[in-house]
Amino acid sequence: MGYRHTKAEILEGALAAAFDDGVSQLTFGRLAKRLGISDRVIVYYFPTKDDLISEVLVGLGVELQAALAPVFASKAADHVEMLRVAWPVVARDEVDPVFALFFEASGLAAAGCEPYRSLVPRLVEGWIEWAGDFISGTAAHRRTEAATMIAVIDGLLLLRQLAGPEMADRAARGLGVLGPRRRR
Amino acid sequence: MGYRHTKAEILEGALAAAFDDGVSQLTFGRLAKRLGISDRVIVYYFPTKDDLISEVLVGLGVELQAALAPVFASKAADHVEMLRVAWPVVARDEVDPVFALFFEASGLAAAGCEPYRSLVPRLVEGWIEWAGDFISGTAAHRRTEAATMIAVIDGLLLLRQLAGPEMADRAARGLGVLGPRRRR
DNA sequence: AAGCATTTGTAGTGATCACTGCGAAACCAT
DNA sequence: ATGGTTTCGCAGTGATCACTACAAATGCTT
Repeated sequence: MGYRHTKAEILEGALAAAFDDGVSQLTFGRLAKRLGISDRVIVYYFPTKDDLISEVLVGLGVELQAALAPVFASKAADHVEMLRVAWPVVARDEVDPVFALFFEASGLAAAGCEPYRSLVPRLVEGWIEWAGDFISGTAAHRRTEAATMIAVIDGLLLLRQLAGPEMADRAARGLGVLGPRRRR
Repeated sequence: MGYRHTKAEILEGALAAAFDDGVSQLTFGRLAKRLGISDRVIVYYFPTKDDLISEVLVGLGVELQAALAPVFASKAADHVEMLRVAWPVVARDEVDPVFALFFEASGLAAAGCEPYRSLVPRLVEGWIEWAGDFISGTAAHRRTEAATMIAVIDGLLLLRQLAGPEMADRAARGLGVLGPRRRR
């Protein structure tokens, strides 16, 4: 019988636990109980809680970028064009939990709670840079348009979380993100 | 010497503590130490922690609506017109802490943490209804436009919290919220 | 198989969490 | 001033927090 617990396994379990209860409810004790192991094992791989949370959030972003990269394959002109292709991808029930965790982390960052305060702005900066690569134009233009797209997507997704998918879709249509008003 | 601690005083202290550390860091013990009283006094007025948090969030919204009502005095046609008047009011350093707390609560709500999960959607619904009263048109139109405005404002303010005011202003300009692109 | 680094369990650290029992102090009405 | 209600402090509840000391178990290398 080899070593039973790898870092990847524990991180996967931490992701699942975060989806269930939120990152802020992620504790060594709870995660250990969930995985049926001693919390000492978790601490061995993630010396501090900040390490655990950081890796959870970074892993979340990697997953999401992998899902979005295909639809961003061709260069867009501006944030409107990008929003039109991105919205159908992110506004789905299967994707919602990922953004729920991002909103949780973002809110805690805004409130000044560590480690989110130090971590999330760097992640967001990375997102802006990453999205800017799929936009054509000058560096400044790409950066601004990417940030604009992210702002609108975040706003719509937050509305989706708090007021439901129908309301979010209506707002998206009003912003010209969801295509022309279609008759039903 | 009369009773020294009123409910309003404690709530005010709770607000201040939340601004400093976030609602999620608000505890009976910390608030008591901050106010120099026994935590028993706080529990007397706010039997459970949920009560305390609820009142903090509700009070926050009342303050903000009072600040926004004057600029929304006249009926707007749609979310764009409303955004143009609202953005200069909310995108200020003095207002940021209020929204930081709302984002914190919203994120925790999205992550499924009580009492935020039960509380925040109701607050958001109230905001949509409240903002809709300043828009002309049919009930459905007002509701949709109000939700759209809130989504865009939230997205821009979240960007402001995480990427800084300059980036948020550039995004706002790109969305036509901050007036025509002005030469400098 | 021997030696050594890596991995894991048991048990426990002090701190803090939300919350309580109880009695005393402060206030009000009479 | 007396009785009753409201307000409040002291001390403590068990639970959980992040984290640690220590040693045994395990695996790799030789």
